[in-house]
Amino acid sequence: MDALTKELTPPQRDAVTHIDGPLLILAGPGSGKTRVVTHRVANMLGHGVSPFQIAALTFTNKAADEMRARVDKLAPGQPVWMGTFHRFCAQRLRRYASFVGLKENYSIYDSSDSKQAMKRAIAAAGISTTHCSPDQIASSISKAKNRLATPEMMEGHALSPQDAIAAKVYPVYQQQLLTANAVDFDDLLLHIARLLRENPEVRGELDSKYKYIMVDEYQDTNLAQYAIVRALSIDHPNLAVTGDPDQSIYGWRGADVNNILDFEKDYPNVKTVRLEKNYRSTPNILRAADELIRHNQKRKQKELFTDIPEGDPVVLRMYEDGYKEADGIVDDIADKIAGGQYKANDFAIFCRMNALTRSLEHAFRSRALPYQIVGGVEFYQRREIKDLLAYLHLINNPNHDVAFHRVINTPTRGIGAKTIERIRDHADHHRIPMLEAARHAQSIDGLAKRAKTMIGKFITIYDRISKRATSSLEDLIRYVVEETAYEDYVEKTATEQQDANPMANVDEFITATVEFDRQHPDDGSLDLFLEQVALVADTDKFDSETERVTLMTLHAAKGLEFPCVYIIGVEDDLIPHSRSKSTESEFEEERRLLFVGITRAMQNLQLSVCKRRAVRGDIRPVIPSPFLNELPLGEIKRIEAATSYDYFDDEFGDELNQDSYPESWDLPGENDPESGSGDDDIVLEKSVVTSFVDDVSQVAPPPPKAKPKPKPLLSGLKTGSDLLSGGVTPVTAYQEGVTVRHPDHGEGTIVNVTGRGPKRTAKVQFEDGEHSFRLAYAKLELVGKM
DNA sequence: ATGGGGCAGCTTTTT
DNA sequence: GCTGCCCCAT
Repeated sequence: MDALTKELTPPQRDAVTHIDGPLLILAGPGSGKTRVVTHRVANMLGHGVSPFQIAALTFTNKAADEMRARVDKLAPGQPVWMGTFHRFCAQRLRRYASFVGLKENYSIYDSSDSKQAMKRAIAAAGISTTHCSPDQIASSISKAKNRLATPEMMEGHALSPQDAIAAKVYPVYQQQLLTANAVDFDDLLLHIARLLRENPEVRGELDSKYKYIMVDEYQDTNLAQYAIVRALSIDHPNLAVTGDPDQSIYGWRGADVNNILDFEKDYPNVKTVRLEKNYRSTPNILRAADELIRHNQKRKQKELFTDIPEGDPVVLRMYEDGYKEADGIVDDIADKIAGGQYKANDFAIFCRMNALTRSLEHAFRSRALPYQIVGGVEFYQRREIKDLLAYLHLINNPNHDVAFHRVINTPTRGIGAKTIERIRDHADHHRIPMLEAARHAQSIDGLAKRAKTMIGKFITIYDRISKRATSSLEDLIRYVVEETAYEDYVEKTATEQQDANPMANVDEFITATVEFDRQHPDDGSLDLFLEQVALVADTDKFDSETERVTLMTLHAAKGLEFPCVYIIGVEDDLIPHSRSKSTESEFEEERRLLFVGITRAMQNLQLSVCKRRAVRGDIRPVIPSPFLNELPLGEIKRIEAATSYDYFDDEFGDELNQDSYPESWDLPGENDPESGSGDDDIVLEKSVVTSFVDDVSQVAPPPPKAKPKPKPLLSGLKTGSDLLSGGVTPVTAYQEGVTVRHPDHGEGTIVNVTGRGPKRTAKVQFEDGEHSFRLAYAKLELVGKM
């Protein structure tokens, strides 16, 4: 084993040679964590641990694949279990399905499936979505599941209004999943966690089957994952976890950093190893990361250091707008590649939101530079693929209601919304799957004769296809396409603009099934294929080999490294995201997110800010991220955008120049009474902003004295009241609960108000029902508050 | 019942 | 700027 450990540093060796008992590896970025983990597996195998007793759990398939590849180099062909938490649970659940009321051929609903199911459950529960969107309800339920809360548990508690509504939907949703013999992503964890808790025999069985458990990115575990790992490490507490509290970026979906912070309390006699030395980044980059992360209050102090010689300074660059930013970066990359020092796959561009990749994509295309977007529109989400997959799902699991719903009238066969609704009601009433209900179509009241015939036809087709369930996937899918005349349908209904050739997608899908058949000559069940498809994420498609530039979100970047990194949109409301800065802990998570991004860079790092950015359509001025002030600005190379009056005038016109000149270059708090309300902890300090302002003010008109109007669109807006009375009623007077009068409908109460600008719309409850009005045009007179 | 057009809402991040 | 929904005309 000397060969295995001799090239390791002392702390790395400590971790690698530790076999029995709990082990905590606190690994800073670039500290050789994967190397340690993989060597450790090899070392265990070398010391006689059976590969079947080891399970290594990750969060992404990408991480699991990487680990497998590297273990395989050290110890070829060993059947150590490596995969994601979700896959681990999915496989256990196949075996123990009956324990939680499922059958072994259960289906995994992907997020769009769950969304459909959620809507149906909301309707069935008789809940109005006026005050709470399906997405909000879904998120409440998801969080409850991550906390291992059952419907009953959720019911009894004091809850926020949103949670209270969700608590009513939760049991209905869950019942419908059970009827459909299906689970959502959260259920995979929840079912296993509960199974382990409620069934000591199963727990003991699995605990001794997997005597050695390893968890990667332990700082991202949620309560369900914690409980699972814990339950599997009671009789054999050989649990090794690795992680970095500073890289905890999944709090928003229930991850709890305390799991790693309290690990030493949870597991007595734990061996703790700290890997702090960085083998990845230049000192410049590391200092930037370090100074930034030091600003987090809730944090364990940690040193980041390296032997790597001093490199190029970190660059902080300002661009006019998102397009200039994209062009500038792509040009920069093209230059560096032309210089011969770098290849395209040495570069990565990170952003906070997927939406920001759009302008970049454009720039890459126009320059014919190869790129890949990790996590864009997913192949398996395309319509054709979802349709065919739905057939496969329904064949594999006839109870799969979401698939039934998708397939029953695809291709169109004269079964409309009303018919489907009747089938659904019948199914709900008898608590049976929809396909079964459809088989009883004859006895469903109110179904038109025609509808009954059409349903019968569908059932015939379905049964015929089903008979092929056990042939190869390729056969099956080709048979489905043929029997349903899917090609005719898809050609006929193709929307010209986006998909020129939808059948190409179908062909690609068939190719994927051929590959699956080839890889699974014996065990290639439909089940396995569908599970595989359900559990691959967009981010798994990252490919570091081919020469292209990588575009991805900061979240997706974790665990990777690139010689040259660009982080775009380091702006307020982006990092930190506008929806993640209301609490201190959200804010600190955003800081960690930027920390993760920075620490991906090996040699070159550029952060960029725009003066203005197009946010869903309209152009808005930008405030630089407060995090920029937390960087070692003295040693950072700042490049400002060159600006001219002409440019500004062209873009904004006079009104905007005076009225809403980018408030970004104002110091928040100075002449901006509303800023800081509610988030006092977030104060943008002067340094960065002033330096930018100084520069900008040489070329652009000075900032206005008055507070700029945040939404110029509203200023010229006539309200309904204006039209009637000539008085000036601000649109803001129209609020939920306000009573209004309409010439046709009489008096009514505003139920809710949505939208902005000219789209701003009020929904009003009158005696004769609900009506919606655009506030800009409606003849609504204010009567008063209720 | 179908398909198109228009409209509302929204977009953080992922298994 | 895109998607999913609703309503309308066929």
